[in-house]
Amino acid sequence: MHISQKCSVALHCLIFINEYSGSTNVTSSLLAMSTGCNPVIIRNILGGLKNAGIISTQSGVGNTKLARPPEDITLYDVCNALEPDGLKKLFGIHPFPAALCPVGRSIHTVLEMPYGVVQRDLAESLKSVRLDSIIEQFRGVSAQAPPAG
Amino acid sequence: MHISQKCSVALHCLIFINEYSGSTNVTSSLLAMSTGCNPVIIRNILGGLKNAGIISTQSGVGNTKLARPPEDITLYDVCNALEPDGLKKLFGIHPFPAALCPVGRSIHTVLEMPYGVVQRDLAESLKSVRLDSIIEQFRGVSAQAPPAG
DNA sequence: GGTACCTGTCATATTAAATATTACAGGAGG
DNA sequence: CCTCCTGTAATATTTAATATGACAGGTACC
Repeated sequence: MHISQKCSVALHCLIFINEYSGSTNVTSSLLAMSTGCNPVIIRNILGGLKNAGIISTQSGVGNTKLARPPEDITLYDVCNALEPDGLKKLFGIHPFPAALCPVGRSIHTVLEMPYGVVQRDLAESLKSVRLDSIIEQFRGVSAQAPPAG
Repeated sequence: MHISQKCSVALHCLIFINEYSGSTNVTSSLLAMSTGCNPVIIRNILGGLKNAGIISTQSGVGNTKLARPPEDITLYDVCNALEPDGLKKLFGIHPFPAALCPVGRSIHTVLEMPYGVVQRDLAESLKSVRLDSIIEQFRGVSAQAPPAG
């Protein structure tokens, strides 16, 4: 039971961009260092966020910024930017049930109902978490552990 | 974004057990054929369900049965039986953020809040789906596509 | 015009996780 | 004592996630 860590990296980047894009040229290699991920991974993630209208980047320059205020960015937006229709692929289903068995023949259809319920609930939950609250959280945690240690 | 297909296989098995344990000796190889999975995988899944008190099996015999009525078995119970604390590992987090960066230093702590919210909501959603409704669904689908069809 | 640094996107490792397979000890029952 | 079953371990194999190296093209600065 595991969702790729891209979502966490994306949130890390968004916090970083929000906090520092005013004072620094935020580039993919800077974010790569901060997250400990490969720059190519970062560029892919930023590409997804850019296509979704969450951030803006300037080709050849960097200058990455949020394209809209943090209160208009939800966890759902981020997940969807990284993997469109990702929720639909949430539950894996065994691909070769026996067609001769009544259960095997219908299992894929039967599971649409329960899994649909969970997918819709999960989407709602993701939509309820906004970036501004995560940033608030970050500032709170930062204040408790100041740079000078 | 993907959760292992064990959950789907487990539901398949539970439906099968509920429908046929009265008239047949339900064994792991029978379930393996029906699901198209390996018997060992089935035995592992059944083992988890048994430990969780969802089904009972008789060592050396088979005779697999539901240990409690379908309305007392939720999707949450099943997921938890297969992978205890699985929800806590739902979101992957990049393991090596830079300790020198304010964001990198605190990201793991910061993410506890948003991910906690989603984990709790997801748990509630999983608890809201009960096996009896899935069985009802199965019977409905089966009726539409009869064995002879 | 050249240099430096950036983005965006290939193609291709490498790593880690899920699933499958083989094997075998031990229970149950005819 | 033979057969079929469970439970579990050790080990492939497959598939997905992540990392890496490479390069074309944009921008800015000198």
